[in-house]
Amino acid sequence: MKITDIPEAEQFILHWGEMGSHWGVNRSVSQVHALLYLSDRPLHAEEICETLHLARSNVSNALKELQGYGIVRRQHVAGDRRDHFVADTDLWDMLMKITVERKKREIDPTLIVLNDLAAQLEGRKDVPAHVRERIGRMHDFMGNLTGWFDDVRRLPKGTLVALMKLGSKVARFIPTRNQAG
Amino acid sequence: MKITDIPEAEQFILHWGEMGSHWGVNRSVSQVHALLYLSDRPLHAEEICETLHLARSNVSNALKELQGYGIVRRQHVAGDRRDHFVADTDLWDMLMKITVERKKREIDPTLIVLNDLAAQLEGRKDVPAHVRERIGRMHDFMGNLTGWFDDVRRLPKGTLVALMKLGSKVARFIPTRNQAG
DNA sequence: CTTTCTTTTCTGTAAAAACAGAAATAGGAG
DNA sequence: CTCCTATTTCTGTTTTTACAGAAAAGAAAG
Repeated sequence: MKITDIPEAEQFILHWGEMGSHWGVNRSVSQVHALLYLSDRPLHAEEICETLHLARSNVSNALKELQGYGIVRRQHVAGDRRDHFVADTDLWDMLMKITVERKKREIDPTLIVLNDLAAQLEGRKDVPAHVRERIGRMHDFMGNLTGWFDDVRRLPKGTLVALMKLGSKVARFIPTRNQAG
Repeated sequence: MKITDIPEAEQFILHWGEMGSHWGVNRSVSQVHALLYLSDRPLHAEEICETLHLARSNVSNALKELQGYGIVRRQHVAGDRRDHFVADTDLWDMLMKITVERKKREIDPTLIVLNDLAAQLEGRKDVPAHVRERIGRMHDFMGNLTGWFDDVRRLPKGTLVALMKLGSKVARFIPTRNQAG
């Protein structure tokens, strides 16, 4: 019995695929991910093909991508030569892995470019000051954000969850004037 | 003199366009945004076309999109009938507006779907427990995250910046065992 | 080593998205 | 109201991306 026989499960998978594509993730990749997330047992590639009506090659690439993100892993099933796959079910871990990987792929290269540009523009009288200033400001801003993220994400999961529960109340600990709450 | 005559500015704009497309934002849209971000004066559509070598229609749609995000606004220039446009230069504001808008477009609809699915699956004996449980868990997780975001983003900018500077040190205020840092 | 099964890579096709140019609409100025 | 200019919408083309099927490569079993 396929999991897509459950209409709600199928709808979940289809929606996940759509959502992925809005965030620059291949639809097949997100669908395979959703399927594995809903499955309580390891699935082999052929099974995924049949369930999602995708070509074998497509599934192969999707699985490679998901393993690249670290949110899907191969798992051996006794007495079966084929590779089987399972997904993270801890959503917090999953989000962290996706975020870290996307940062690595898309933010870090941008930081390098911005760094280079800022260096090239250093002290250049032939370039309008506001151009230098704005590129520099973007560089600083993204550097600060990612630095913050790299710092905070190393906190134990329990601490992060506790901080989330606190919400805007964390502001209480900021010793500043101009405080709203 | 066009801003793209400065090679560094042009590289910034081109890279911004590429980055956007990796995050599901039309390349032209991000390029127009980058150009306006670097400009110290309002630009009209025709000027943007010439600078970025884009068709007028394309620029028109890009500007509409950027105004939809709230990060670009029309600005009247005395003695000129044409619309002129400027972009936010405060990067924090900009990030917040983009995040809020993307949440509205892509996360909120997902929450609605997950909510519906969770409701439909309520007490359904014909659906495996783990399917119900995992869809429900995804729903809760995304609800918690977005709830946290909606809460925190209302804090004054200064407070948020102070919290960022604090980084993982905020964990000090969490009264839990198992604390690292 | 050979056979058989599994997975990956490659290549062409199909689908989707981006884009340009033309046509239509809107909106001031006279 | 009419003209003129600016803007948007519409339609067809181009480009990009996703995808399928075939061929190749890899890997365990005999």
